[in-house]
Amino acid sequence: MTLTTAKSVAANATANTIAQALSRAIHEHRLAPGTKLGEDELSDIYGVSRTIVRTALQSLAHQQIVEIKRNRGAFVAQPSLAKAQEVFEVRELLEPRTARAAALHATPADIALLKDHITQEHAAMDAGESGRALYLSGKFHLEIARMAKQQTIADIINVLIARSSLIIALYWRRESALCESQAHHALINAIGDNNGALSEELMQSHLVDLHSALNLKELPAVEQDLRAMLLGDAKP
Amino acid sequence: MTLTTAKSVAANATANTIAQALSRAIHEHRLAPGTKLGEDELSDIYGVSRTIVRTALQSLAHQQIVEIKRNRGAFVAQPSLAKAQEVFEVRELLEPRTARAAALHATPADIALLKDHITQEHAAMDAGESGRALYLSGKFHLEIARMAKQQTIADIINVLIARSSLIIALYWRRESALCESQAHHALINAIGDNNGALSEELMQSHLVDLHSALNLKELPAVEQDLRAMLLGDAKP
DNA sequence: GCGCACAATATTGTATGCAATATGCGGATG
DNA sequence: CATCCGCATATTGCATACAATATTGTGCGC
Repeated sequence: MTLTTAKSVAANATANTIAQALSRAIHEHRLAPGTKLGEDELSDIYGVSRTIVRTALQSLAHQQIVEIKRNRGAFVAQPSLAKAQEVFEVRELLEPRTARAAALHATPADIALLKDHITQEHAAMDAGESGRALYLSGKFHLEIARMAKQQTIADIINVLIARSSLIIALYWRRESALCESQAHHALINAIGDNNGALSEELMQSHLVDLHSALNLKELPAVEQDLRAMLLGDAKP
Repeated sequence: MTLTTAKSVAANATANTIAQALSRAIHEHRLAPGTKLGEDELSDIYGVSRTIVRTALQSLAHQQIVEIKRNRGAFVAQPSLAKAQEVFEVRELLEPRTARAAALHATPADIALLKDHITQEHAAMDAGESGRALYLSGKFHLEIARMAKQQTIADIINVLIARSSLIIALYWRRESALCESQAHHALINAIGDNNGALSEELMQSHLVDLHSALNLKELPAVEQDLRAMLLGDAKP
């Protein structure tokens, strides 16, 4: 996987622009965990100096979706198994309550927005753009947090979603290829009915489903990243 | 309030060093909300280039304890009333469950550590170092999160504690000068007894107490910073 | 005396150059 | 032939110079 694109992009990119672009690329699994994000490479691509690129990378590092190793450079993060567990545990703690709050505050406009999200998600899926579908699926959760009028929680969930995308890239098991859009659909209905209790319950079970669709068996924690790399070739 | 110190500190400071130093100063209320953190000033103090200072400030900005205004500089953040509410609501959502988990994992060594924290806290209080006492009080909460073996939650709580310190600086009402160490003491006992349910309950009520000790009445949000500055001189 | 425009100053934003460090290759050596 | 050491190269870390922008002070006109 390489970062080099055919044409260099407009030079008006700011640090946030770049961070968002990278974040989205990671969300959509166009950048795999472990991919090196070279400063020169990125500054060439976006037509800015390394200074800007560095602040963008630092921003992503704070969200723990990029890991910066001193004198080595920046890499797309590879959350350990333990971190993966933790991320979903926190989400299971935060998001159900947030869904409840969202149900109480939801306006018809909000519901329309969520339905539009679902539509786009389906469209992306049908078009075979599974990365984009995953991205939209994350945005769906974020939108609910935003509706709950809890910016602080929304911020936290935002980074947890980003990390979840990495976790899915690393630990998703193909066997359980169940599409999750039914769950989202049911959630919309509950929120649209201002049914807080049901929304909370649905969100909870939705997250548990997701969590259990991950391949989180015990692996030796030491050098797990290396092992993860090797396991791919070891099966056949 | 000025940042200038008599002697410049050793030049071996790294970005993390500076970020931690500033974070702690904010924790301990030596740096008031709204204080400007000039890049040149800081680079003089710590004997490094502005580059290092900038990454430190960006790090703090990501934790929202510093606000960077474009072309204006970095300032110690001034959480709005709404944000203050939100921060404590999230803490009330996260920390009780975390205290429960901590109670299950707690070892005698952990308990000893917590008791030591309390001792230091009392000592600081008796010495009139209320800032340091507040800092230690925050560390106490963080230590519990660490004991729960949930690094992800601990990270989140860590920044929420930092923000809480700012909120206390802005919205604490003197009337309710109740010292909170009793609450901490009771918590230690519950955790030491591995009593998860009680720990959760105590943490919950402790946070509610804190929350209600804040002066969160409606204030004109516009130019609230300036108002806060002026109110200090208006009393006598 | 008051208000406004403009200039001077100070501070941040960005780019770039040099230094430090890790990596990979090639030759020497056992 | 394998291994180890040292050098060449590439990349990041840090500092500084220059550009852009906000703020403040001054003077002019009214």
